[in-house]
Amino acid sequence: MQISSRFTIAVHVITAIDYFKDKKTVTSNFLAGSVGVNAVIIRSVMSQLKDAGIVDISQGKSGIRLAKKLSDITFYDTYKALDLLDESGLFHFHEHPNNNCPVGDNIQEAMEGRLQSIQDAMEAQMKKITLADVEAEVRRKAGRKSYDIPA
Amino acid sequence: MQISSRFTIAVHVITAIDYFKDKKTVTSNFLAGSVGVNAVIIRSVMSQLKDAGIVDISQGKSGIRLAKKLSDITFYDTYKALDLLDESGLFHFHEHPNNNCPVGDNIQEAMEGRLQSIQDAMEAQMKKITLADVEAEVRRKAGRKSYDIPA
DNA sequence: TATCCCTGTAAGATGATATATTACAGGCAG
DNA sequence: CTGCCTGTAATATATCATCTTACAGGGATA
Repeated sequence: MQISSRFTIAVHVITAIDYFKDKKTVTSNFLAGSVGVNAVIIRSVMSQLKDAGIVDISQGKSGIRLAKKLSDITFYDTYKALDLLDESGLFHFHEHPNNNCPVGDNIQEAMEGRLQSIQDAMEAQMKKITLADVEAEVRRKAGRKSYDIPA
Repeated sequence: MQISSRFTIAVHVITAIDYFKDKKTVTSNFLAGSVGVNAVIIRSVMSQLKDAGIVDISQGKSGIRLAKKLSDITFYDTYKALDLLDESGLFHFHEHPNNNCPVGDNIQEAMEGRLQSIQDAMEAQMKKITLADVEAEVRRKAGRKSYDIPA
């Protein structure tokens, strides 16, 4: 099991929107070309990012813009925007423990808080990382080469 | 996406092996009844726990025993034993970023260490929780009721 | 205002993965 | 030696992620 690539796609897209904001009109087709997935996937991700107040999208020819500064967007914001976890949390519990057994009847409650603490630890670390951190590293690395799609 | 129920099944099983060790012969069929899944799933999980040195299994009629003290088995040990993550890690990266784009060419490297730090945070918390913690809570809760399968 | 590009979204195909289930060979305890 | 138990293969099923095509509708620009 892995966290869906929609998450890394979203990080890529947000970074690219900022990276190209003064050079190109950023559309879902352009982003699809950079990310290497179908434009429909990009639009679906963008729609969730819009609902979360991370990007501004207008129809017509104006392109996509960020609704916040990169330094105000964390990995956690992005991951929450995509709604990758339902309310049942990070861990999938087996569904039919036997309530006539003292272990089966109590194991779920005994694990719940502990599993939540693991998820909390993961999310706390996600809150520490901003998209500005990522873009800074991309610019640093990209500066050493030249590309068909210039910055 | 969620972490496979094999993990919570494994925690349940380890707890039950200890809980019933002096009262019953613990077999995969007995455990399947407590967990509420097919005995083949239990055997498959047990096989991985055996390889990891967490349980001892002998064929014939002797039943399954723990190879370590509960207080020496952490959530992390259990999760690692099940091999739930391959070497590519917790996050699924989109597979075809465009290397002719300065963002696409560098985004993966720019994210890698940061994603790893999130996985590390999660695993660090998993190392803090032992199966003895879980069993103690199960015993505390189970003490207040009586069951068809007594302890 | 008209045009054209772009977004929003439905619908279906495909492939991967998790879980369930049956079946049976082989080993060990009693 | 016998019967219970484990180990494992093979298959079925369901769910989910991702890809792809198609098209309706909206707005920016001229």
